[in-house]
Amino acid sequence: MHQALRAKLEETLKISDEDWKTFESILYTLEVKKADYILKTGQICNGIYFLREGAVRTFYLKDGQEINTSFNFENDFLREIESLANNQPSEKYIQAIENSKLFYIEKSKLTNLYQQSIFFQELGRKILEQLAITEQKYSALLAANSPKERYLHILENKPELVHRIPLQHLASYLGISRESLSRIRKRVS
Amino acid sequence: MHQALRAKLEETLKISDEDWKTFESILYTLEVKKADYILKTGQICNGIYFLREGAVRTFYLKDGQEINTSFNFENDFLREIESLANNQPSEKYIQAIENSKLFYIEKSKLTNLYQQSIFFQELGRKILEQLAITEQKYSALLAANSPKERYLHILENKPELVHRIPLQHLASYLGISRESLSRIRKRVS
DNA sequence: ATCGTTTTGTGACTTAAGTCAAAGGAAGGG
DNA sequence: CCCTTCCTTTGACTTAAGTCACAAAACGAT
Repeated sequence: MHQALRAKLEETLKISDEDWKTFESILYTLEVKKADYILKTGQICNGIYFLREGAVRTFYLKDGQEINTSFNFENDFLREIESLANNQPSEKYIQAIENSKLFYIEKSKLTNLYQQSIFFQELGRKILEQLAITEQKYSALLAANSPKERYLHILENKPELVHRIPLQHLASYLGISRESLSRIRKRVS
Repeated sequence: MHQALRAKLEETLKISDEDWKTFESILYTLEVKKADYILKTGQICNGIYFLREGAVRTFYLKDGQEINTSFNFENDFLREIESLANNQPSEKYIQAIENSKLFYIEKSKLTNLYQQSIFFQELGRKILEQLAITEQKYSALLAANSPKERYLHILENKPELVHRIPLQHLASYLGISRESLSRIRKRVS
């Protein structure tokens, strides 16, 4: 039943049956409906999620405007890293864009794993490396490209975003106004 | 002599005298002159650096244009994370902006530390958490602000960038053309 | 100091994207 | 199936920033 998660972990590091059993034992399951919040501003993010099915977005408010900072789909890990790592209230919301099924891994249990075994430490470290790389690529996209180029880049490299994420949300993610993105999309097609 | 580095590590996690001795023993020292390269495109980043003195920039070429992705100063760690983590040729250059003194920590030695002790694993993980957070803040700056706002934000929050980094380099970091940043700066002052 | 190189500033012009406002369309609930 | 709500599109207008070309200033080495 949790095979997809195991496969995901093993993209990073081969896991023994024993470690896997330990890991499996700390998973909680939860389901949320479209538009439900998984995390809200002010809450402390107390664990990480693994998205089994569905899609979610992470956003914050700037002058009353929603700014989307990431989108996640099936088989993604997800967390509000700043809140989680620094134990501070989240400035961001995590909201389901589609009905979604998740695993939840509580921070204290994760910490236990880290204490118990160097394997989990290494796994955690490597997953964070990839997160940092992902974030770097995202900044590079924003810093070095025009709005139109950004859209084309996403269309080429992350078409799922274009197909599953409402235009208005994609717009703020790409640092473009709704209206402009709508026009760019039209011009391009 | 290495007190600044120890202090830096201890911002993250208290280190025992014994662990510190181990850590100290794997440090190499190097010095580079302004304009020297610490890493070039095509090379594999084979370790991490700790910048004791000076300033460096990380950039890549896009259509012959230099795009700066980060700046580092004394007491910063620095590495090309994508190359380091994935063992692939770097797409980026790391170049000294000022004469600089560094420690170099070779990847294989770092890996040894990780194998030996859960402490170093945890330290590594926490440093990566902060890297990911830094990268997120940088993307947020780019995605949700106008060029002028970006400049003002940096002026307010990272004035050292404005004072120590040539305008042309800062411009690409902020996703602005040289000329526009020059005019923004004039308007603002 | 002086020359050469690099960096920054200015001018003139173009244009893509932002803004505001309103209208169409799509989707979901009852 | 209708109605409401949400999302996307379009129009008209404004403007900040990009681009190109060149001048001025700062910097470094000899």
